[in-house]
Amino acid sequence: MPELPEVESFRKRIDPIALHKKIKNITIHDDYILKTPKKEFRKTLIGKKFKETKRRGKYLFLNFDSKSLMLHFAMSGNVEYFKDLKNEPEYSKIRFTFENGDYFSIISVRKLGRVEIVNDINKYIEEKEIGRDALDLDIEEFKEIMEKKKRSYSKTALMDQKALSGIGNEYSDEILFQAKIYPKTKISDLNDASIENLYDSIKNVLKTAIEVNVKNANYPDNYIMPHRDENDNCPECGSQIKRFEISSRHGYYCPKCQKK
DNA sequence: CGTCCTGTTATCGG
DNA sequence: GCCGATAACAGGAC
Repeated sequence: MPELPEVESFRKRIDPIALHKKIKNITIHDDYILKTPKKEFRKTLIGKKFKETKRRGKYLFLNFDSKSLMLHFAMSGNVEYFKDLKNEPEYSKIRFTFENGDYFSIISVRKLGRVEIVNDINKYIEEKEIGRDALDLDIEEFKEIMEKKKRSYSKTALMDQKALSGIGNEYSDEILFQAKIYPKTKISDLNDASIENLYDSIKNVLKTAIEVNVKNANYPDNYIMPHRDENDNCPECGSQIKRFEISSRHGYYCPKCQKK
């Protein structure tokens, strides 16, 4: 589930918990998602302090020394902080103990996800071809990126992590709903005004979603996300929501508000 | 029991 | 090379 807004809210939660505290111990319950060898992982991190967090798309980096701990949550990841070992969450895969006795766990319900030590963030981003962060690009950069994706469906272009990173299945539905674009409209069929409108929707939806996540609040009333169901209705016009398939993933849209 | 869902990656055909 | 479709991965929720 974690897309850019969730990962950003993880980051905001991690900052006051995990930064500037000496790592006393690391307990690895399950190393399936750990891509750095266990021994090396513990040896590299124990005794260190995280000094800052950085995010690019759905990737989160906790920097220490000149290196980073990279977390990718895939579909079921989370992070949690606790003071009493009895409160260690279910599916905690890797647990950090800080010198002050606080704990911090990386949680993954399924075995999808990725945790590893990265020597050079920029090199990693290049190797993995992680696109520009969806919240960290200006309109001109966005237009250039969309020009390269012009033969794609709008929804597919938004979800292409190599084009721009951070947007997944659910938020792409919301962004297209707010922009009033039919998801299978090709990017090349959007005029300049529509592209600019799409850009504004990306920013607005992601920023709103970050606030919603951080405050644990509800989405605005005019959002389609809580209505992603064929038996539900459009919050704007009341039409029945439609479900469709795209690259073996399901999306939802309003057939009246998002015309072909 | 089967189906669904999520993100990424690989593979195939156009 | 780009694009879309599909499957694989995993397992909880229903």
